[in-house]
Amino acid sequence: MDAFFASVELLRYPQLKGLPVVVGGGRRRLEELIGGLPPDTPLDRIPVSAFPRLADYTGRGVITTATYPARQFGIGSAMGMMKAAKLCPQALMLPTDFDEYRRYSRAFKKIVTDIAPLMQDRGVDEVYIDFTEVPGGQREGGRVLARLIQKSIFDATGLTCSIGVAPNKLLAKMASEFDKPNGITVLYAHELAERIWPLPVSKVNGIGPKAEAKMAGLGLHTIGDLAKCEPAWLVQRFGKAYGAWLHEVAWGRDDRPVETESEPVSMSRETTFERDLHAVRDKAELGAIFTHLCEKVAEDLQRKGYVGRTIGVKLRYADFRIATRDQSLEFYTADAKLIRRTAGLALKRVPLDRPLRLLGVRVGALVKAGSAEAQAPVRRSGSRPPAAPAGPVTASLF
DNA sequence: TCTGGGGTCCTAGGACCC
DNA sequence: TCTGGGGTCCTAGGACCC
Repeated sequence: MDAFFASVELLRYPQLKGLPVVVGGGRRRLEELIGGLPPDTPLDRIPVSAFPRLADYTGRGVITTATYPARQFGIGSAMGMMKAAKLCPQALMLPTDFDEYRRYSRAFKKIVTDIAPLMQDRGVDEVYIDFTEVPGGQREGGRVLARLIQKSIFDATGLTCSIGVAPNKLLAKMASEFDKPNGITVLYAHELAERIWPLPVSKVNGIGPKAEAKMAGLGLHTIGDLAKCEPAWLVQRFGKAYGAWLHEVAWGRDDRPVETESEPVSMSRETTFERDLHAVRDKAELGAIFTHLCEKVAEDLQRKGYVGRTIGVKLRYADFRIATRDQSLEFYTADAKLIRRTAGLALKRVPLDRPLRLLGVRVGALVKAGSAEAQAPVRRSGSRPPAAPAGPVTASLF
């Protein structure tokens, strides 16, 4: 989906069309940010001048989506709001409304599966679709079906998407970015050298900033550079699995099926504080946040019908380093109090003598609530977690 | 006043078991 | 002075993705 969050917002606020708009930032609702309007002003009649602007922003948020006009200024997703404000202070700013995006996400996915039932979820705004067995799915290399899906989504929601059709998921994902927004690209296997090899390695789904930097150090910049490398040479430098995978990817090979079902592995809640907190000085505030995170994750588990037996905490220090601690139970749970108590034990094992910026709680090793596994106690033969170290800083805190 | 939140998967070492 | 081999589980960190 093209600029998904922002596009959904523009459906509500069409008066913002064509303007630089960013979605992201704070916890506050838009109504709190817009002042001085009659209470029942229709959303599409709120004057543009009433919307908050990036220039007014103070906080630690990041951009989740920017409209194409905002991108002209160099703003992109994951960029800090304060940095974006310097690039385009006049950009209008809307808080993230996940519930609304989820509604549209469900709507567009329903349209897709009504047309092509083999669909894999790739998050709120992206899917893989298997055209193979869909009647007409091969016409014009898939372009006809892609057009039907694109038009059906637009007619029902007013949202645009970009579609890549290719022999496998790896290539389809890359092809989908060739023509944005609202484009369709059909990519054939024989076009690999011509259309894929010139691309930078970072365009491959699975090559991130670290791998890209390492490759740059080896003089590898494009996917074609990668394709020229001997598999053994790649394995030597990038490890057995990753090196072999890099070679496959560079040659456009990918045999992963479109997976229509998947079970969650973990559920978590985390929050970045408005200011850094200290475990001693801000103990009460931290404790309240900690308990709240445990309650939220327990709610999530219960609502979705899962129980888990590995409880984890995550800290981000002011210097952005991350520490995690896990603590496994001998039975499954979705109980807030038990999660809180167990997470508290995990928290005692992590250094708390430095300012904190984020706290998170995770429950992993999930199974369906009420399933056979969920009932039986788990026999553990692995290592026991180490006892909490006694110390003046850590021992007295939670 | 740089840098969110929710995920998955991989690696590597140590504990533990047979 | 010398101490296996194979397998699983657990934990911590990190890369990557949407």
